[in-house]
Amino acid sequence: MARNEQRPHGAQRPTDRQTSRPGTRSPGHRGHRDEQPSKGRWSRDDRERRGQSGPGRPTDGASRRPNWTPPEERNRDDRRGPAFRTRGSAQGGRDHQRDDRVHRGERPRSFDRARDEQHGRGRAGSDARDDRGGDRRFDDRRPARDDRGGDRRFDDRRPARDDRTFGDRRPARDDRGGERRFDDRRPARDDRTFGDRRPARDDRGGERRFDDRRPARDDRTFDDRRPARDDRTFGDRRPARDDRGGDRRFGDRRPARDDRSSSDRRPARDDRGGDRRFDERPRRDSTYYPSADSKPFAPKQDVVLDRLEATSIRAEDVEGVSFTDLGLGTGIAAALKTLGAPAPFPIQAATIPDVLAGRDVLGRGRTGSGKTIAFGAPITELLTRNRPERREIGRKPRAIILAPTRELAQQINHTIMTLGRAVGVFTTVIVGGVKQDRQVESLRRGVDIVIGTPGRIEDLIEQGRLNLGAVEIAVVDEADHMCELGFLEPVQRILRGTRHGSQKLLFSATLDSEVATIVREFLPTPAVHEVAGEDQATSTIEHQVLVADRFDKDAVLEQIVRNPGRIIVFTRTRAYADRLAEQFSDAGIDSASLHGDLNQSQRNRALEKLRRGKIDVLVATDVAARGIHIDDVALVVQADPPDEYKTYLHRSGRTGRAGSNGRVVTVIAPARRKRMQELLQRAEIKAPMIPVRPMSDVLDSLTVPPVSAGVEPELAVAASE
DNA sequence: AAAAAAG
Repeated sequence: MARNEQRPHGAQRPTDRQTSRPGTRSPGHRGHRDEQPSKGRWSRDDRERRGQSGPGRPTDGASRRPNWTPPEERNRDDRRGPAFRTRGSAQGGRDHQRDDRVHRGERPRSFDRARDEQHGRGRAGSDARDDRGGDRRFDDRRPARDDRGGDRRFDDRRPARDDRTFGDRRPARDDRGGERRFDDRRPARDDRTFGDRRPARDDRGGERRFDDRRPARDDRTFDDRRPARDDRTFGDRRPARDDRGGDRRFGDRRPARDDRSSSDRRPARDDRGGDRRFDERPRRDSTYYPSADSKPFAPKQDVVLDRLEATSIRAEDVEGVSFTDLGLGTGIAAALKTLGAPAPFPIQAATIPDVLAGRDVLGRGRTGSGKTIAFGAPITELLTRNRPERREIGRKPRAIILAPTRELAQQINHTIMTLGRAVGVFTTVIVGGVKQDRQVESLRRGVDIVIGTPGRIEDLIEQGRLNLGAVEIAVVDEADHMCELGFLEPVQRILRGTRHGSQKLLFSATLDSEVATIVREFLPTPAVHEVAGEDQATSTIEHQVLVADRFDKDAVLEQIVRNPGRIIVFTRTRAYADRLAEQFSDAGIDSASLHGDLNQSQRNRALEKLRRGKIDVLVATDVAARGIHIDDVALVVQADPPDEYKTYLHRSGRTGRAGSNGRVVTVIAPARRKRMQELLQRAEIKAPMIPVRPMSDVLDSLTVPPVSAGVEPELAVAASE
């Protein structure tokens, strides 16, 4: 009954085995993956199926492990029975250990150890904890936070935005627009505005082919987009568009904002509690923000920025294309296969050739669509070219990848390390929260790719232990987020430290003009790619909004997490995450919390427990909202609604990955309905609002229910609606 | 009011 056997999320198992046995090429090791071809999700069947059912594949590297099972197969064969028994006092889930269980249990440990050794990552043990736990909490954290809170948060934000809005915009437009963007856009837009748009959208995934295609494709980015936006913003948009006209790309922010201000901002603000902080902000010396009083600080209005125009690729365009066709070497192609990615996903097929060609690239592909490999594979390939015959000790890294959280950096490393190992390209993780010793040591030995978070990277640079002068390729993952306040400046400094003219790649599921500042400075003439047809119609995620009285909320949430299957609950605050996790545990539901108040080993442990099936419920803050891949998350619960539509999309994206089915429920108070509606519109998601109370039946069937033989899970899901 | 990211 082991639910685990049904969920091959033992992502690391293979790796573990390999690392513990040198000579992975020999039988029994990774090199022999062929023995488990069924694990790859790209069997012929899958491919055919995929052809018609939209995005049917895992995207992030982590999900493509050798023993990854196609979602379709899981659904068909596994998603019934014990794994889905209702969770409760029985604590399902950790009782049974199958054969593979054993491996699984061991796996993590050796995996970690191997990784630590190779990458200098702090051992998850007590050391790490000691450092951080102690100091940080007290000395560092508080102060740090206070500072930030005070100066940074306030001062920076406003100004930051203003700058952008102002100084940047204009110039930005002129510069950039100038060449490429501009030209393309104009024409594109005009045409599109009408005729193309509609059609483009409708068929987006579908038939789109006919005559429009050519034209459509080039401009499509736009076409699709525009319409989409209109719907979302409704009132505001139209006007906005007209004004903005042609050049909008980046520059449009102003107009956009203005328009929006009225409808979007207001509401947002009011709810938010508006002035709270306002009075506390003495630090702000100034009156720099005149309007501040009316709107103390809307940290971030949920503004919908323009999506960058891009060239769209369609799933059909990728049929029959192999990684080697795209320009990757056979070594990397083979490694990709072991990762469960025998053939490229659309976003990969779109960006890999351009990355290999040395172009700057902006890539947008929805959550779980394969972005990590989209940049990881080609940069690994590039590093095998023009390299010294010998790997020198202490050589400087030639590529760097920035991520917003430590966990994401580690996950990206896991994928790229696997690819790199196949061709002698070495990686290391440089993140905070752990001792720097091992990291420094690995740098001293010499690595080719550094993957990390901005803070520690800058720290080591300042210490003279990391030199980015030889970096030829820099990647910013979750780029739009990395361009937000607090991240932008460090990112800029780091990018400026790379070799002059280095290639830059920006990726995100929600890539929009928020990255304009970076693009202007670092990506003079980027190729912009996205995947066509990524709308709700082709999504495998179902959304619902549950409206509950605030006093019923905790009971409702508890009932929700009793549903079988793996569940991630998002909260707005760290304290609430802890409180809920505790409540669930007290109620007999094994769970853990994950947020920034925990030390790194606690964070790693919480994630690992979920990955290994030790727990089925993880209560996290937005630290886990972006990029983190966990196999088979049956349900994402938003205990607090997000403030931004992008956050909604990223949190939701923890489920339904690589074409698997997923569900998302957002619990809101009645007073929040309107705001929620608006947010959903911006996210272009339609979700029913369902009033609920404790004991409501609907709360008991939120994850895929046990399927009786012969009944397809999809049908069961539909029926349960 | 909050979250993340260095010590």
